[in-house]
Amino acid sequence: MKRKVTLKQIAKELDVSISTVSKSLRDSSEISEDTRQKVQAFAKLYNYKPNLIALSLKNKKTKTIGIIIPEIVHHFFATVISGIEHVANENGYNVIVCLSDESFDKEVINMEMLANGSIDGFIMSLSKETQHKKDFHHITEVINQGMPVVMFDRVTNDILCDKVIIDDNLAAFEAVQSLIDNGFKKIALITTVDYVSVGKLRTEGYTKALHNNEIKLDENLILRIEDIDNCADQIENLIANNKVDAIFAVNELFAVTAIKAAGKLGLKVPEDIAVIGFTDGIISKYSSPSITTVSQNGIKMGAKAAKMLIERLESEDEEEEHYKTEVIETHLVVRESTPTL
Amino acid sequence: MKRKVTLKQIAKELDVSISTVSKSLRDSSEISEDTRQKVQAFAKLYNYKPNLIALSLKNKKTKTIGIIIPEIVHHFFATVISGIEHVANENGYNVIVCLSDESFDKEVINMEMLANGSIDGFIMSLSKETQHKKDFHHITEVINQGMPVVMFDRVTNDILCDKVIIDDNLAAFEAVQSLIDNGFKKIALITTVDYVSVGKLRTEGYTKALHNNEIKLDENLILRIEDIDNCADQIENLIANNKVDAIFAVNELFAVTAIKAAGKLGLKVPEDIAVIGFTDGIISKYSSPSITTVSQNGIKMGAKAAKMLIERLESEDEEEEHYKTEVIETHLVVRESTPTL
DNA sequence: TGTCAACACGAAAACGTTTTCGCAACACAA
DNA sequence: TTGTGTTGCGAAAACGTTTTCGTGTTGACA
Repeated sequence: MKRKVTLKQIAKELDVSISTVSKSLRDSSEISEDTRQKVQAFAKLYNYKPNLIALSLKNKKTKTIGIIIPEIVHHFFATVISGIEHVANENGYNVIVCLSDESFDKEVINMEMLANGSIDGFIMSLSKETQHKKDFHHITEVINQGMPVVMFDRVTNDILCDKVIIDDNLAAFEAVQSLIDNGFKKIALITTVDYVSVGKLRTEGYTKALHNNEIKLDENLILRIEDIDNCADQIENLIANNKVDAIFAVNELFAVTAIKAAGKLGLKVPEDIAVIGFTDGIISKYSSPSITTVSQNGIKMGAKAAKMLIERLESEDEEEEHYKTEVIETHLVVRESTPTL
Repeated sequence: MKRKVTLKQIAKELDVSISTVSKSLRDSSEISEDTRQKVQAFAKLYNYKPNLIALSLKNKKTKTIGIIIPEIVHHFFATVISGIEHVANENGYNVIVCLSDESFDKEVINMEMLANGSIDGFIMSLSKETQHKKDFHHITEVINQGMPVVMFDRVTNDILCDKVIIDDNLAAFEAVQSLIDNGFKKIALITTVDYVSVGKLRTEGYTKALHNNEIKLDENLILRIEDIDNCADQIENLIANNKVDAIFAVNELFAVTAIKAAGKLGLKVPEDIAVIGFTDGIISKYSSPSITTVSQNGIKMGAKAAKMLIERLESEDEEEEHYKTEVIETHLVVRESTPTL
């Protein structure tokens, strides 16, 4: 077992000072050609690599990005991480991932932990509980310390920082509009409880589409789901008790569950009932029938967020405090769960 | 913007030495009650938190675990991370995630990067390319430096270290045996190319089951897929050209693709053709019909791997070099793609 | 009054870097 | 011989901690 070699050891071995070794390795002009080559050869032989922790301490830069998300077992978030990681890596950054498990407390603890020197900046998406409580002190605190934060997807207007989102409202509007354009009249909505920011916005898009087309909003056709694990029965009831001809679901899971429920009730998709989901993940692609859905490119969101963060980290003039909100475009991926439009 | 406060600043402000501040905060008995309270009050007021980078440098421990996996957009790996993260967090560790993208070079670069002080130990799963090349020098090097490594799922016998796996061979055997027990005779296998360790083992399990039941191995019924993105046609051909009555697939994607292909050919699952997959992920659960599959508990694997790593990190007597290989149990999750067994 | 502990605190080293500054040695010109 | 400039290197500070050891002040006791 040969431990990592340090400058000090090289210096001792070569009988020169630490400074000389350091300068030699960094090709400083202060050092004679002779010494430089000697040191570099020795360093190479012993596979010297500078200790990154020591560098972090000295430079007050860790070259590490902290990611805080509610869940990783979630295709969308996984794609976002993938996007972040890629851009980060290209720029010499690592990513450290923390999961809030949708819990406010875990979110706070993780942020405080990472904020104590481990990272240069945050990329995050709010936990449900945080959105519910509307308590963002942990985030403002971090920002006040001069650490940049980029929020994505689940964001809040209460915090001033860079953001990457999609236009949830518009995307939902367009999806529902496309249903209306195809002659559907009784369109049900399966959505989340309102405090989830994106759920709320998508609901608004749905409402707007109906309103624009002078279709009366029927509260019976709107299902707000709190507990995603036991939504199957509720969805089945919705379909059984109302003669709906189409369903707009605010995520994949609701959509696929709706399709299963329809099948159970003897209804065919898309012939008897059309379904549009949200988020173009694994499920939509491989479900039978495959699901028409609003694609929300996680890779792009992650990549954009990482770019914004790194730019801010590497811009000298720190005080430019001009926060941007980037909107990633979405589009409808038409598959088998809707009639060919 | 108020930057983080340091011991030095507190010391200056209170007109005592840095040592006194440090000791006060750590409740040293060397310090008088008076001073201690004064310092602690001040520290609390300014929300002092020790700088973790400085601690890492001093203690030569980062309390961080490095994870290197081929892909994150992969339900199984995501669940493993989730399992690792949970255990890590409970023990005061963070996780830093790097993706190899199935590339040998990226795997090497990431490992070397993290090995330079950023982490205390690795949890990793080999990239396809690494398995193909059988070049593990980067891993032995890290181990030789005294940094513990735990490998999971895609492991190799060429490296001595702790491992967490499932018994791929046995699990595949049992799955195929259950098909045979139910009267299926022409059982096709959809697998990966052989250098993927788990694919190879699962293939062996399939072979063994046939052999044990004196069913002749028909090479026409075995499909080895290299490029997962364009496997649909190959699978369709397999089914069209051979009168198979069941399919064993070594992952979810192959399984669901097989079901879709069967449907295209007018065959019903499970009536005309039964399908068993591997890995109990999102697809198996939500596909129609849902897929009978070998469950491989990623959360448990991750949790176990993290436990093993942390134990090794925190055991004083470093030299115990007694490496263990833990086998996580699997079981068959019976769903709709097989007749009720 | 002199001795000795106990107490309370500070100085300094250490972790591994980078960088600024100072200095010795030497060459060269005046 | 003196002054000036260059070359090549080392000492030391700095980043923020923890910890060991040294030391000055007190109080008790003989």
